[in-house]
Amino acid sequence: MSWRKDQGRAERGYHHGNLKEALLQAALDLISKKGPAGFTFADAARMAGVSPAAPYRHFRDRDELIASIAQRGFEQFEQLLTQAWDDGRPDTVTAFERVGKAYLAFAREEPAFYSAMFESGLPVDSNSTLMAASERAFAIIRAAAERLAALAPPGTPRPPAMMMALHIWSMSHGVASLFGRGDAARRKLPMSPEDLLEAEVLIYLRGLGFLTDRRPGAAAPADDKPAGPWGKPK
Amino acid sequence: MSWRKDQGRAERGYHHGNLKEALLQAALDLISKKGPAGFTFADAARMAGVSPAAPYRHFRDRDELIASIAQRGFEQFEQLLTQAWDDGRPDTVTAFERVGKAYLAFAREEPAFYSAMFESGLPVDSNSTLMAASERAFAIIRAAAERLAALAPPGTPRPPAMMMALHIWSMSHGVASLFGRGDAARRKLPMSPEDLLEAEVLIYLRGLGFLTDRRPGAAAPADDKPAGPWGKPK
DNA sequence: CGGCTCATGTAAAAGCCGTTCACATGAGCT
DNA sequence: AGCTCATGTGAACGGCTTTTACATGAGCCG
Repeated sequence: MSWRKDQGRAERGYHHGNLKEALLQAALDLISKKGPAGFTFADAARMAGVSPAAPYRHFRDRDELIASIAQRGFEQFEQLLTQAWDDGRPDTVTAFERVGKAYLAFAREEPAFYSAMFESGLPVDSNSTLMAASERAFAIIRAAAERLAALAPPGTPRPPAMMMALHIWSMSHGVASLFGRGDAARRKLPMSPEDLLEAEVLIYLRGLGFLTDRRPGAAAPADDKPAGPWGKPK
Repeated sequence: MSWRKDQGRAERGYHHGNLKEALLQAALDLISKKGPAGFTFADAARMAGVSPAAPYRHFRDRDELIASIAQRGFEQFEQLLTQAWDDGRPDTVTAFERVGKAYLAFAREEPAFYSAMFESGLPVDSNSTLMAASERAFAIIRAAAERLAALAPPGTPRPPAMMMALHIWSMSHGVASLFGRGDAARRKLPMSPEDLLEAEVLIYLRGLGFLTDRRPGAAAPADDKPAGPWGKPK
């Protein structure tokens, strides 16, 4: 993999042509390999085949590059969640669970994005467009919670959707950041992070009074002994 | 500008006397101010009034200093949780809630420790004594979960204590790291992180079948409409 | 086609940091 | 008193971030 711009096509001399994009891509590579702390501006420049000063034509400083990555991360995250939610199809609870899984999948498959978004230590509220992107992503969870809240069993108080959304988010982020990634902070778990989160969310939903038992033939779980949402640890 | 310890008291010459401790203290200060990434070895040395090379007599490198801080953090954390749990007094659920609050309090009041422990990006499993300290802290949560699981209402399946402990941990860590600290990643919340976590845990416990309504005169909540564990946002 | 301009690159340099090495100091023991 | 070893110093290397002055050449205008 030669970084040089002999990318199959014409030798591109003095000007790179698409340096900004190349830098973002390089940064993603580096962050996913060495964490957001280990990533260096100079390395990204080297990988893109330019001098260490070149990146400054495109980013005010190193933090702005990371912020750009976080920005993109939130956008992709929003897309992924939107897709997973699929407007609540085929049913609200199923879709909701799918969102949880998508959250974990994102954290695992895009560790660079995830750590830029949540673990880079950069002030989220400093950059207003970043903040907005983050809130658009959260809005998906919030909308899902809204739909779920509307399903509250009659006779029970309807839980505040915002609170539900925050709860779900904290569970997802907690599981993802403690147990989610390959080897960071790995502890021996009795189950996969996915199963852990699924059980957690199901128990939580049940605590709100939702009937979350969606197994075939479990239409009226009211009378039999409530089976736990945790299966046998597989 | 004399770097010497003209610290009010005796002129301490060539030898510092307690450099290791001074470095740890300085690092704590710096980390709490600028995050674990912003902290520099040289700064700590400067703050302790020694040359930049001196710290290497006490720590192999910068990472080892951070690991030492994380280690201490886990020890203090364990103490705090033990104290909060107080062996389940006056009753299991109350004590359990107190542990949750202690968790958040620690994250908020000792941000330097907390970020060294959970957000510094250092491999937890590289250092076995660090790993052990981390597990001793988790053991408190686990023990509390065990006691709670034993209280499962008769006739319901008893939830695995380990799973409960992991769930509680992920909720606490999620809330702490998303909403816990002063200005990092602050979002507008409808309630305090403490209340958010308390409601989350109570709903979760209810989902497991526990009667978590501990308000005076709420002895038999089985027949009245279940009041939500979320109060009015205060 | 010739020339202007400005975005985008480079080279060099300043200042910081982490880390190492040879050397200095002095605290504690014999 | 003298020895020794833990602990500190200073200088040096290489790398990173960031700034500055300068170079290049792509796109546009006449």
